[in-house]
Amino acid sequence: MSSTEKSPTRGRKSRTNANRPTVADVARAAEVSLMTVSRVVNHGTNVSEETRKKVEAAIAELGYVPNQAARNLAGGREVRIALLYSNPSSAYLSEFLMGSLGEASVNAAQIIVEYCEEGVRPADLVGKLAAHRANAVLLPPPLCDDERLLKRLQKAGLPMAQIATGRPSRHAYAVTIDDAGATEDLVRLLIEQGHSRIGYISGNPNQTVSELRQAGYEKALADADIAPRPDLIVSGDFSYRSGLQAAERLLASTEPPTAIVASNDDMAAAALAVAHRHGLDVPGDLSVCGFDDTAMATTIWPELTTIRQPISEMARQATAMLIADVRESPVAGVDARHVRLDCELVRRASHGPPRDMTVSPRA
Amino acid sequence: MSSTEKSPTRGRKSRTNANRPTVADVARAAEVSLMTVSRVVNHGTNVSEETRKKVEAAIAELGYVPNQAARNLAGGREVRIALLYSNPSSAYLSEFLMGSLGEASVNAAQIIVEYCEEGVRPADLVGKLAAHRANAVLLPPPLCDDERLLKRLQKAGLPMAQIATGRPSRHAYAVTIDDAGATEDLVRLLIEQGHSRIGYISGNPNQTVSELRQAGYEKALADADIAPRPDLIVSGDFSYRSGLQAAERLLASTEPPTAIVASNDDMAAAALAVAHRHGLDVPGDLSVCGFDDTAMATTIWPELTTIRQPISEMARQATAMLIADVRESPVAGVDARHVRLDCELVRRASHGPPRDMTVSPRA
DNA sequence: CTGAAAGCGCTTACAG
DNA sequence: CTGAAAGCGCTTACAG
Repeated sequence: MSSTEKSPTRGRKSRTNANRPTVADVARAAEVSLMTVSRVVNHGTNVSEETRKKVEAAIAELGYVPNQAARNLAGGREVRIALLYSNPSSAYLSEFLMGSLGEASVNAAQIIVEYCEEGVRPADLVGKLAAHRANAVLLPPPLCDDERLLKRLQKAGLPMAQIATGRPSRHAYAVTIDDAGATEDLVRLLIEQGHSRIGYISGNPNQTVSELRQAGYEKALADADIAPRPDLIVSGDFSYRSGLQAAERLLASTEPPTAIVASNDDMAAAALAVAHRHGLDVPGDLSVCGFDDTAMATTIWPELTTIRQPISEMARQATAMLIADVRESPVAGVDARHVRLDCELVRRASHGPPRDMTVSPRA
Repeated sequence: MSSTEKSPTRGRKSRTNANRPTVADVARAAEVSLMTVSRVVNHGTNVSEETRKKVEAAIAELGYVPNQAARNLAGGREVRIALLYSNPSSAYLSEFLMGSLGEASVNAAQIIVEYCEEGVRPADLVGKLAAHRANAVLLPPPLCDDERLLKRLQKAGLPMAQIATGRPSRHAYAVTIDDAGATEDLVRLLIEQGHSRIGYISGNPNQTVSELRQAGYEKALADADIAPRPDLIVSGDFSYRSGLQAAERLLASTEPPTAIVASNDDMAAAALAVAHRHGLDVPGDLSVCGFDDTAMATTIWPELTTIRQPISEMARQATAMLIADVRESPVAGVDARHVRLDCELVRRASHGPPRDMTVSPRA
């Protein structure tokens, strides 16, 4: 079960890096100095339009890609991004990591993954960040909404990025989606299918998106002239367990809902479990919808109708923004500090018209 | 919602890298040349014992850590590890990524995350790997057990590492746990609590650990002189959905089990859902146990008694092995190609003595 | 607006 | 067993 033999075959490269083109190659092709190539690749300042064109053409032709290791060495601009997280929903986290770490890897930036207790003292945290020599901070939810933390980080002079916040800070980068609009679309779909008693399970109030999603739900009802029923809105905290309790309350109502919209997939999965426990058929007796489209949405049965949030892409863009900030090199085509990405309504098997409706009244 | 202002404050480093010690500092302190320091840090060959001691002391005193970017540049030994995955259980994947990417980041190695269809043609895959200039391959389950793939990769001369395989290849690195022993422990716990009708949901036969875990189950029964009942062993494929069907069959038995051991957490969660649908109390009427201790184990209710598999650490070690192989620098303290890590039985709330037992017969 | 020089921290041949 | 030199690919002052 153990030996010390080496790999059978191995293809070693020569000392020079394969034959990837270098600045020198580009400089030769464009008939300029190394310096000028470097300027075009970086700030792009103090270069005549004509020269820039020549250099860019050479770069494109040779397929030149800067060697990040060399840049780091020469420039001393090491990027060390702390990824702070708490309450890791693993499905969320894995998508997040794929995006963030992928981008970091390509740019030879380091990501330092740091677990951050709910009640961490910001001072302690800043100390830790210093120990890791972090020079930027990535804040996924719910930390993206922690005002105290944001303030403290800002005071420490660290560039930071909020992902999926409902309240972007003026002092931070932010990548968001339209949480209200997406929820509104989802609820409207249900209404169009004939539902009018639509229950809602809200999210953790410590995340600003919770408010936005609920506002979307309320707006869709209002637009359809459906009077809101307070007993159909119950609070959850994004956890499966809270979804269990919330769904029980909803179904215990004297006039129970024909559809439940949960503000994330975990709680929707819980609602599904409760429905089954009550002997209800989904979607025949009850429609159930979620939000996020994490892996859980297709793990359970029936598969969840939900909103696809591009978590990985959000993380990727936030990471790119921080890298650009630390390196002081603008990201091509992006000069906004706050970016909003599109999301999509994914129709799967957990929704349908209510039983007492044969035909949808409008569709 | 968009502006171009820059971060308010920012702490830039001077051109030289903070004041991290360099080889030159170590050389000065140890009164040797740079060359000698480099030799000690790397192969450690051709250095007198006395000199080595001096250098090592200097390294320890200064807290010297090699600058990977510089090493890569000078040595041209870029490590590019392809992480091939299929059927991503996101809970598994996120833990895996944390371990693997963390290790890669520290060592300035690149991880290229590549989704790999079940029926991918190995030739196509090898082509893709070449395009990415990958020089090592990480194989989490189920790909770690794909013989064709392993053969093809070996022929391509790429060092590879299997994670959580039941059948380590002589041509690969491997990091495993004792799947059979762990399952045996779990089943023995149930037997000690008084269970004798213990159902089992097996895993996907395309993973070699499925066999091992089932063997552990059978061994525990045999050791306790409990005759195996074929109707209590049903096959699953590690998916939630397969767990749903398997649990239904188990509970439909004329003499249903008082406990169900599922060979992973997803299927255990499904068994729990089915139990609830049947109006059974867990663990009062039925004990349910899983395997892996992914996030799902504590997401659901009651929390799952399961085996904690150190996925992140397994991924970390496998990654370290590949990096060492590509750099031809042995990992300190590890010269085995196959490593087996410990795992742990985590007792939570989903198991207990069967209802007809007041006191455990042996505990 | 453009470039020649020095240097980032390390390793690889090459000598002794 | 040990070391002086050259160079990896890039950027930063410094001159023009």
